[in-house]
Amino acid sequence: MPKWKGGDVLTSDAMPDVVAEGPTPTRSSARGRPVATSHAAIEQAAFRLFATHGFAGTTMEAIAREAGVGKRTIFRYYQSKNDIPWGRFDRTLDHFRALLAEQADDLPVHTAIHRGVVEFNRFPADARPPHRERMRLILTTPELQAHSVLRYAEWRRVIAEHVALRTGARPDDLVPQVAGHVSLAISLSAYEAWLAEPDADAPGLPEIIDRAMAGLQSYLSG
Amino acid sequence: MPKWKGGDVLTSDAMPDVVAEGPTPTRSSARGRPVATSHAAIEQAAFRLFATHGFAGTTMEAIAREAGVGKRTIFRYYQSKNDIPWGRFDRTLDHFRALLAEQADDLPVHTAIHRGVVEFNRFPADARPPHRERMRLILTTPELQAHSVLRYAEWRRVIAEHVALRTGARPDDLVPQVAGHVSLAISLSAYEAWLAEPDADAPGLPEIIDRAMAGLQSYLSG
DNA sequence: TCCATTTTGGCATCGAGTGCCATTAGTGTG
DNA sequence: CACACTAATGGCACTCGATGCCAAAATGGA
Repeated sequence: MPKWKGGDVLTSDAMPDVVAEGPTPTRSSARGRPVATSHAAIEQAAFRLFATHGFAGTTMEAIAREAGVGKRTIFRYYQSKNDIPWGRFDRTLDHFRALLAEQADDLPVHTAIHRGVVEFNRFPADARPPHRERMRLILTTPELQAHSVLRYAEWRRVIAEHVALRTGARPDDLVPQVAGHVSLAISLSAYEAWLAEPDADAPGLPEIIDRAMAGLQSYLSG
Repeated sequence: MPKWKGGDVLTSDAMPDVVAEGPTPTRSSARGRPVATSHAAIEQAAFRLFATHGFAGTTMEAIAREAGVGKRTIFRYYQSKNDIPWGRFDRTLDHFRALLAEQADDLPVHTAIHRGVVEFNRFPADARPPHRERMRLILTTPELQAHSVLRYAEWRRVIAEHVALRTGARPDDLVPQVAGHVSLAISLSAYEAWLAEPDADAPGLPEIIDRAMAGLQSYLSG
């Protein structure tokens, strides 16, 4: 689903982030004891271990050891073990909002949403492998599959708000909610099909999302 | 989503169940030590505590004490704490399958599915309050929301298989999967709207599911 | 150098979940 | 009726995720 802004396991920032939300250490000034690690470092350590021992087989203790910090510190960077594979997903919702906003006004709402979703899932070639690996982990590990609902809810909210804005409804009304849920349904179907493909290239995510949407249209037409 | 066959907190069987799956104690003959409790008794005890202390505030120890059995025994009836509010959902999937199968052959697939889903969610008046309470708990408790994905996946599978059968595709193909995901999307939107209503009566679940489907059609039409 | 500031990480604790196994309470048989 | 047979029970120990608490560490600035 997501296009991560930061937290990429391979390329991301090694510096602590300056955000004012969640358990992320906020660095308002340069005073005080300096941070000992970063989201990127923790994710790298974690993915290294996940690859060899699996998600369930990797303890938080082990991740802490691999990252060279205390277990307690890991929990200050990530609320839970399940949050680690998601990286810093929260940041990307702003990006998603922007993508939706920049779609042409004269498009039908569902088309604007669809295009926004497609763009949201367009990645440069070099970002594809780690993205794929991340999503594979999330979508095939039961604990993570379950946990991801909470993330999806935030993502759906972005859509519901956009639809509400464009149709004059409230975000909690039925149609905006349906739009959010159905967009997620399309995306998840597409991701599953994408991951089922043997070659990491084949049709890309954007194409598959288009197909999934076309599939829905044909399904609903009879 | 579900129409539970057994495990109803108010009306269900007080006898151990004869099923051959999961951690449910299988009673093949009448020999051996008799069971000390039942799914129904455990659920009743659990819901009593959930009502006063909330889900997170209720420990498995407490549920065991309330039910008059050992904690270890509770875990033989339910794989996890999260499974308790779901009752014996697995049983209802057979019922759902039957409902889909009995829809007229000449209906368009999406119509047959929709009708099956609607029927699946039609309850006699006296079953409504406990059902509503159960779903309220599941859909408003984060842990349970997350956990429910695993149940939904089984439910979606039933739809995907039916669509595959009727269209000559395989269950894992894109369109059947999309059908499953989208049906779930509709159902969840409907449930949320249903729970948001102050009165337990107002429009019933079947009506709201119809509206959600109509909402999707209008959304996709522009 | 001392202070304010901020992160760190150790420790204790809780609760979910699991493996192990002796105990219990029935049924069927001689 | 006593004795084996059978199957559920429940206690115990243990692992692991998660959280609260707090002293220690490490920096910039006065």
